[in-house]
Amino acid sequence: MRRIAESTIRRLSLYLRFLEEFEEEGTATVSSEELAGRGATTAAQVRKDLSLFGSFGKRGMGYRVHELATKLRDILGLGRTYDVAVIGAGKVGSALAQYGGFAARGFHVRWVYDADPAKLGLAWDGLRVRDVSRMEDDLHDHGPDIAILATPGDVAQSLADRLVSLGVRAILNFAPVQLAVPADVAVKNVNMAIELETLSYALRHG
Amino acid sequence: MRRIAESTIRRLSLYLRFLEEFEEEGTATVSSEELAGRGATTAAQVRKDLSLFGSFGKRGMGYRVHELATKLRDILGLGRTYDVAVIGAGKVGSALAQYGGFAARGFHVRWVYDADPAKLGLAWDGLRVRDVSRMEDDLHDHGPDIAILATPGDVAQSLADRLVSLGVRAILNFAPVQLAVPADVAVKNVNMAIELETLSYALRHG
DNA sequence: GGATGTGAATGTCTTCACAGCT
DNA sequence: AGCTGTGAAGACATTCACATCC
Repeated sequence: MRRIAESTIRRLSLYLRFLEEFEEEGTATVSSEELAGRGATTAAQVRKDLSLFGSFGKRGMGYRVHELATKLRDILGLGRTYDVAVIGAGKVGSALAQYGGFAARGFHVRWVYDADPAKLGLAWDGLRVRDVSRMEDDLHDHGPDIAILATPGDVAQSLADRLVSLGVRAILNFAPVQLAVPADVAVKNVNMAIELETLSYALRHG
Repeated sequence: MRRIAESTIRRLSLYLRFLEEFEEEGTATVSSEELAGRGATTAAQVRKDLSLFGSFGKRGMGYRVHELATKLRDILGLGRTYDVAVIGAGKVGSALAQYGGFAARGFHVRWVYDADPAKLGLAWDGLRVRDVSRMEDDLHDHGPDIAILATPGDVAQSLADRLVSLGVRAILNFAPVQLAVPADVAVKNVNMAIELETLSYALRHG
């Protein structure tokens, strides 16, 4: 299949959320128009996005809500669960580790690591903070599918290297550094400073 | 000035971070090549991005690090400070309110609000959690420049409406809903579920 | 000589508009 | 008649390549 733009994937993820809302409301079918109206896009965009993966609708009818949601979950790789490790038990790490919303979508935080002795053994919802120096021992057999890096910038690259060695192929990076990883490893950067600065730019101009 | 793409603004924000690193290292000038190398882009992209705002370099020399950093801060609207209110003192809200990195870049969290009586009065770094029902009274005179919405989805829209009424024109939205706001209000959505789902898509395909 | 600044070319994404199916 | 699916057009973003200036 042709390479799909990330913006498309992000919209699919949104559409899925809207479909789940429609499902709760008991709506059986939606048009591209209705789906677009709930989000911030156009009917043509919705149809084009979906058409990249197949023909899921019926002309004159629209899309069956439950069926399309199932298709989208499949496309997005949500037909399975993912084991997640959170590296760094600071404010961001602990907020993420405790956030229940992930598990609801199949992302299960199984491990939390930190280097600070004061943090080791702390337990959130039964999840103990483990010593990051033991990471290789712990994860040698069965490691996470996805790692969330929530550490200071100066140690992020070396931790990323270790995670990649352990077979991790997807990293959600909160550290404010550009990670260097092999081409087959996916990295998503989340950087609050950038988000705030797009807002300050908008306030100044716009 | 012509409308600038958001992707450009995000890169400028990155360049600024890299320039600050170069500054700490004592580097006086950088080429577009060096700046691109630190991030994940090309020299031509760096030059094009900067050229949208002016001519900041010297041919044969490159860019003076400190001077360019100053220009970028000006472009991004970082030549001033911003008063920030965090709405929602749950895990995300408290992590954000306590995060020191914002203040370093001029974003000062001055208020934290919540509706849960159990949370009121909690103090983080001298910042007391206030009753959201008092928000209008508190902020009537002098409100925040930027609001960070970190509440459950079902109350986010009504809070956004109240914030807009108070004059807020920039919202960083962590609630998993698409906010409807007037055209002159900037909204940036941050949604961890979407980030994780782009990773699960990458794991499945790519 | 060396690196910028920038039109032109290329590539990518979005919107349009309508044929085609239900 | 209604709404999808999709080529074609248009808008936008990135890359190229080189004249220009320090």
